[in-house]
Amino acid sequence: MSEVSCTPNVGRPRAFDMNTALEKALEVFWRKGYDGTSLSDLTEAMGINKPSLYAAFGNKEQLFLKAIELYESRPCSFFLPALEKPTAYQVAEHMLYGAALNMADQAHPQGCVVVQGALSCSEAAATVKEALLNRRVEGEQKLRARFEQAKLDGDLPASADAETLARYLGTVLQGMAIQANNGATSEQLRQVAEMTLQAFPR
Amino acid sequence: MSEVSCTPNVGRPRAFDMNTALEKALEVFWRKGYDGTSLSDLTEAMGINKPSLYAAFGNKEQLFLKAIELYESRPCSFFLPALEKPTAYQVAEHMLYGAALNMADQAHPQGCVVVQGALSCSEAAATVKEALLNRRVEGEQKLRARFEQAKLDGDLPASADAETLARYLGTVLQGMAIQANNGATSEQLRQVAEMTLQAFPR
DNA sequence: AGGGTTATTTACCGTCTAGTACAAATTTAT
DNA sequence: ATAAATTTGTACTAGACGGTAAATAACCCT
Repeated sequence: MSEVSCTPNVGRPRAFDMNTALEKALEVFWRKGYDGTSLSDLTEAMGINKPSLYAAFGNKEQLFLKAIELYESRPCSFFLPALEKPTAYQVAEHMLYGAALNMADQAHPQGCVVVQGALSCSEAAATVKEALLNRRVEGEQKLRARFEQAKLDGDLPASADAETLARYLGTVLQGMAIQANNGATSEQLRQVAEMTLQAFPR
Repeated sequence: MSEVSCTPNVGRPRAFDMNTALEKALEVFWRKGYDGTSLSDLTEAMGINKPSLYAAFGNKEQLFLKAIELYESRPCSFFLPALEKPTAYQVAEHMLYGAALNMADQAHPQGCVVVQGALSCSEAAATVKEALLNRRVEGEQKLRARFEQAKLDGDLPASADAETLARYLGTVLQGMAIQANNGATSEQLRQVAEMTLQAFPR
């Protein structure tokens, strides 16, 4: 049988932890964007040399994509948990308040790497730009599907437009990412969340 | 008396129009961001060589800042005109509908260069990043001042929170820039504008 | 102890980057 | 005509970029 472990038991063991190195890479990409991040930035932050980076993660592009995967699977991620709230209103509520808390959190760079990692960028970043764009669009599609379900469940009126509700919420969430970059605090974003919810049917 | 014209009447005349060249530069920066734009990208789009660019605009950073000035003074700019509408609600209305039309306009890159020109970027872009951040914050301050005035005018209730209203509007406007990058149409953004206005006191 | 395997280090590659020196070209003023 | 002023095109610089070759080091298994 073939062994599928990612840490083989032969050869010299890796001197660094891949996950913490990936966290460091994520932080740099988050702060500087894909184009603005150099390999020197990465190796310095990750505490490894270039050949180690390439052996472990492929290249800059693949490293970025893996960092984004990590980002979305982190325990402090709020998007997927919010989707599971029992009513559409509670989904919106948890998503907005979660974003308010998370995006201005000083424990990491402000905003959202999926929004600001490769928004306007060089041709060299085309692949990662598209990957991020897809994530944003898919997030909104998940919101929409959740609101369609809410209409079936009866906690949204049958007249509600799930697609527009999802896009409205997506717009505010993405706008909050910019606000956090502008220096807005969690409390200020919470107030925006509150206003946003006033337009939301309950 | 000293002549202050920018086109001196001695020496070889400039073979290109500075304003149209600046428009071309703006378009590239808008599409690729500051870090993602190379001097080759610029000279190619502007149809001039590097020494001409440096002689006319200083360097990459100064060229970017001049392109942003041009951007904000363009006739299709909607921000300042909307501020002059007679009531707070009409200000919000014109700003949101103007943004919906403008940001998804296929006649130029999608979104807003003030939002996406240098959001996450290298240290080399620190100056332009800060310049854009200041413009975003100042825009919101202008909105806030306009809403304070509206409270005095009586077209906003005295209980209204001008700062939060301005931040809410700013958040949606900046979110619309991301939405336009996501491929949202003007019609879809118009629907978001409509929802946004439902939370706005009138 | 030795062979196989993998990671690490150092040094390097070609290409692209922002920015410039310089000479030729084109204008106005005398 | 000629001098002064300015732009233009060509060619160049020094350094940073993403990425890699090759030798050495550290581990497991027999």
